[in-house]
Amino acid sequence: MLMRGTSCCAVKKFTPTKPDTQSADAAPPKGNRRNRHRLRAAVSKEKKRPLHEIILRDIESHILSGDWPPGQALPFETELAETYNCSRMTVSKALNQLVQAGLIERRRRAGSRVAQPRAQSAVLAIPEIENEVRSMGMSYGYVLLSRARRKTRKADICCFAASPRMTVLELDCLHLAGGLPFCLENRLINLAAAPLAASESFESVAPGPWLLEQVPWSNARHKIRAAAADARTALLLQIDEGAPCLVIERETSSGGSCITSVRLTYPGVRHELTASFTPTDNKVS
Amino acid sequence: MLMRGTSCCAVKKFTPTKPDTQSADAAPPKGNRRNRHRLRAAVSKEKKRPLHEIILRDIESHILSGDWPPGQALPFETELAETYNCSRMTVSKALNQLVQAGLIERRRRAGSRVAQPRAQSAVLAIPEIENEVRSMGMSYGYVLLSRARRKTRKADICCFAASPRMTVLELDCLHLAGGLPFCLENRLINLAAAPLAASESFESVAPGPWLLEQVPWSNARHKIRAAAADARTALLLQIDEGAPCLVIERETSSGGSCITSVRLTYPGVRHELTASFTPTDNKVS
DNA sequence: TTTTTTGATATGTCTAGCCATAATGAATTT
DNA sequence: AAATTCATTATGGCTAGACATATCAAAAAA
Repeated sequence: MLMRGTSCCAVKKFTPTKPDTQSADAAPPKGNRRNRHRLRAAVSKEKKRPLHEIILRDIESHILSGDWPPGQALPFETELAETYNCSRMTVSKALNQLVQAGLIERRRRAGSRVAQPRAQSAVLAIPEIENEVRSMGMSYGYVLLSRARRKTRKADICCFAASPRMTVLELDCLHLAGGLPFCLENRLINLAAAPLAASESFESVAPGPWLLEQVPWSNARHKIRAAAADARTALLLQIDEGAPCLVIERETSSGGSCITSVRLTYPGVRHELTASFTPTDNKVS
Repeated sequence: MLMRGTSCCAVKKFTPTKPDTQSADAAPPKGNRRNRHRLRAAVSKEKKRPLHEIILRDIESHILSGDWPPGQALPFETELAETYNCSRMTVSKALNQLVQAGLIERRRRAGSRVAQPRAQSAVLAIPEIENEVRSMGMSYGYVLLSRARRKTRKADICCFAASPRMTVLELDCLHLAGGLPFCLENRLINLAAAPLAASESFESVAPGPWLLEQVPWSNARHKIRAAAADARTALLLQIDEGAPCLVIERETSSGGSCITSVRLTYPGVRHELTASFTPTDNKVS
C-alpha cells in the first residue's frame, strides 16, 4: 500500500542495453506484456526456457561460481522481479526451487541468503538387477536356489528382527550375467503384507520385479557395506572364500509395516555403485 | 474460451456435508473468499498446513495406499481445483511437487497419471568424517601421512586421468576414532583450481573441511565398491591384508573443471553406509 | 488408404494483485 | 531497565484470470 509504484511488478523497466522502443507511458497491460516478451527474447538469447528457470540458473551460477559466498544475502524478491522484469511469483518459484535444492535459505522478514554447504549427499540409483545386467550388454539369467516359509528370527534384517515373530517367505536366488554369477539375493517377504507370495513359485520371476507389481509403493532404507564372502557365498558366486563383496541391504516398508527385506551380495571386484549429485538438477542417472 | 463457467476456478462449490450458508449467487470476490477460508477450516481440521500441501499429502496417500495404482489417471487440474475448492494454480503446485518426487507423470494434453515404480533410488548422506566419528560418541583424531606435489597420471581417479597432465597436490591421511584407525584418505587437489592449497600444510586440518571453505560449491560423482585391503592399507588401518574394505571415491568438480578427488577406505567390518528414501519427503538423515 | 489439417483440451507459464504471517526494531509503558 | 505494544517489512500462500504449447483425435485432402 505504501510502495504502490514498485509494489509487485516493475511496470516499466528500462534495460540499459536496449531502451524500450514504444515508450507509451500508460500502455495497456496487453501491449506492455508483448513488449516484455520481445525484450526478454532479445536480451536473453535463450528463447525456449521458461523465465523461472532462467532465473534459477542465473542465481545458481552466482552461487556455484563463488560470486555469492555462503551467508551472502540475495536481493529481495521484489528487487529480483524488477531485475528480471517479471512478477514476484515467478521469482518466488525460482527461489523456492533453490531452497529445495539446498542452495539457499529463506526467512520471512530476514530475506534469502546463500546456505552453508551441508554434509555431502548423493542420489544413489539402485537399479533392477535385470536392467543393470542388460544395460551392460550381457545376457541375464535367474536361478531360484531355495524357497521356504518360516518364522522371523533375531538374526534377520532389522525390521523383521524387531517385530514379534511373523511368518515370512525366504528366498535365495542367483542372478547371472553372461552366464556367470552376478549377484546373490537373500529375500524375506512378509506373508501378512503380501499374501499372494505364498502361491508364487518364483522359479521364473525374480522376487524384486514381482513385488514391484504387488506392493503399491514403498519407503526404503538401505545399508551398504563391504564383507568377506563366506564359504557358501564364495561357492555360489564362484569367488574365493574371504573375497571382498559389496553388500546392499534394503528394507521396504509401507505405512509402518515391513513388506520385504533383501540382501544383495555382489562380488566386489565386479561391481560398483555410482551416485551423482548436483545441487539443483539432481537426477538419478 | 468455450468452457467459461468451469474455466479456472470453481466460483461456487457446494460441499455436500456443509451447504454454504450465504447463498448469495453473485457474491463479491472478497466475501466469497472469506467463505471459502472458513469452510476449508471447518472441513479439514488441519488449520495450519498450507492448502497445496494438504492436496499433496492427500494424493500421495491415495498412491501410497495402492488406491490409485500405477498408470491410473488422476483427476484433471480443474477437477481437483473444484474438489479442493481452490484455484488451479494451487493444485498445480501440489502436482508439480509430486512430479519432482517421481510419484506422478504429467503430459500436456494427456493429463496426469500415477508413475510406474522406477529404479530404486536413495538419497545417500556422506557426512564429514569428523562429524561421523563424533556423532558415534568417539574422540576424533587426524594424522597427515604424506604430502606431495606431482603431475597427474593415467592411474588417477577418472577426471584427473582424462584431462592432460596437470599439477596436483596429493595427500594421504588417516582419520582416527577413539584412537583407532577409522578411515584412510587419499586426496588429490587440482592446484590450478585451488592454488591456496599449495601453501597449506594440512597437518592440523583435514583437506575435506579445508576445501569446503575454499571452493564455493560443487557437483560430485561418487563410486562405491568393495575391495580387498592391500599391504599398506592393512597396515595403516590395522586390519589383515585382503580384508574387505568399503571404498568410496568422490570427484568434485565445479563448472567442468575438476577440483578434487578423494578415495576413502573404510574397514568393512567397522563401517556401514545408510541411505533412506521416501517418495515425497526425501530428507537426508 | 494415407497424409495433412484442424480443432479441442489439459497442462505450462505468467501476471497483478490480495491477505496472512513471522521477524525485527523502535516507541511506549511498566 | 525491562516488558509490551506497534508499525514495518519480506516472504508465504493464494486467486482469477491470460496466453502458450504440446498432443490427441477427428475431419479433410491427397
